[in-house]
Amino acid sequence: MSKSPQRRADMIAETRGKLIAAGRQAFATKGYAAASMDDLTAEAGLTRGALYHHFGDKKGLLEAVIAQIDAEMARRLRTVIDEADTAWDAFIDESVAWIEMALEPEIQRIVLLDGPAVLGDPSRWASQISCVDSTANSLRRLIAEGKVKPVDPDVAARLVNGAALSAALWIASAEDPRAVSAKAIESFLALASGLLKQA
Amino acid sequence: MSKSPQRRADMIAETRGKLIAAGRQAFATKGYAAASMDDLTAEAGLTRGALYHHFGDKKGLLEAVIAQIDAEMARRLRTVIDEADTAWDAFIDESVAWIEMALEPEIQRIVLLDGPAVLGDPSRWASQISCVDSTANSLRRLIAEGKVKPVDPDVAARLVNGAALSAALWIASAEDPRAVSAKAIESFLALASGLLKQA
DNA sequence: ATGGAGACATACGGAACGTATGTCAATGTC
DNA sequence: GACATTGACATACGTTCCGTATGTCTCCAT
Repeated sequence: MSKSPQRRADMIAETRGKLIAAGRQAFATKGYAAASMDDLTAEAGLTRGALYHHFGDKKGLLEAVIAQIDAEMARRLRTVIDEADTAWDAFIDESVAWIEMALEPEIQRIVLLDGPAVLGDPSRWASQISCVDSTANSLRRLIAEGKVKPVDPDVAARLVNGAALSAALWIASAEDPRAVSAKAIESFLALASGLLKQA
Repeated sequence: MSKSPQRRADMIAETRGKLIAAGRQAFATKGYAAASMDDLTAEAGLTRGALYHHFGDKKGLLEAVIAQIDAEMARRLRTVIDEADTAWDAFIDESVAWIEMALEPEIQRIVLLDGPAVLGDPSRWASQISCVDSTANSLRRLIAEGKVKPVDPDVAARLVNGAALSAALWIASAEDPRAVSAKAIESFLALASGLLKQA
């Protein structure tokens, strides 16, 4: 009994989805290096054959997982931006939201720690870590409005994200994350104000 | 024929030194994961037995390598600080020097990419990544002098270093590192000025 | 001189990755 | 409607590599 082409495509997508989900789970909990492909494929009810067929190798699966997480992050950041009143507020709110997202173990472990170590610098990734892009866009608008010093928006966005990442790592390993988080955001706001034309 | 105790201690230190040097070389060129302990110990004219005896495991060797690099970085940063005229200059010069050091492939690969992925957040490292400490000290002095906003110096130092790291990664993967480097430092100075009480 | 500890080398087991090969269903072709 | 082909997986295999367990030899203490 044959299935419709559409149904078949769905099954393939489902297989890919299950592998990505299993990989995401394994990478998040054990870390990339310690995650066994035999284990995670079995978790998805498949074998390594399926994984190598769809993703080429272990790094390929990591790329796919990161692309998925990155898309989710971009969507969440988008809503934060849309709700802000001014362009500056959007920039700040987005950055703070980014710090908070970087506290989530899954994002921290996979995207922020293992990702760069295994795949190299994020700016070279296929899934062009879209969060930095949106920060850069916010900055571009602010520079056009004359509120922010005429710096290179892409570079500045990277710096801002780097600072936020560092803050997140610090917070995550702190005794009292909530208390440290407040201090980190305070420092971050001070730093960010340096981009303004007048303080 | 017996050797003096001093001579013996020297030989042990030499063995450790050769292993650290070989590990440093291998980690820098191949990355931590791809570096084979059989290969790098053979490169040092030894076997894995020596390595496990002195460093416990592969992570132990990485820690030792990072500690060595970190010490070198701290020494280099110290001279930069000592040559600065004001406390603010010291802070800025040190940060710029840090960005430039983060461009060196060895430092970038071992300390900035593999280190956090394998050993976790640097603030938890045994060798307490001393660069951040000295940045924090600079900030502490500046806050005491009233030049810098009363933020938490440790957190702010982390943010600043994170921004610098991100800049370095960006620069390193750029087409024209020298040109991008200038832009990055410009943006960095803008950001850092946000810490000043009056801009 | 003799027992013990430290500094290494060697041998072994096991896990994990990537590849090569096989199977089965679906699709296109004559 | 038979048949070759392609894609989606599963299975089997070889290799690499890590960590440990064991052995040896030198040096020091008593």
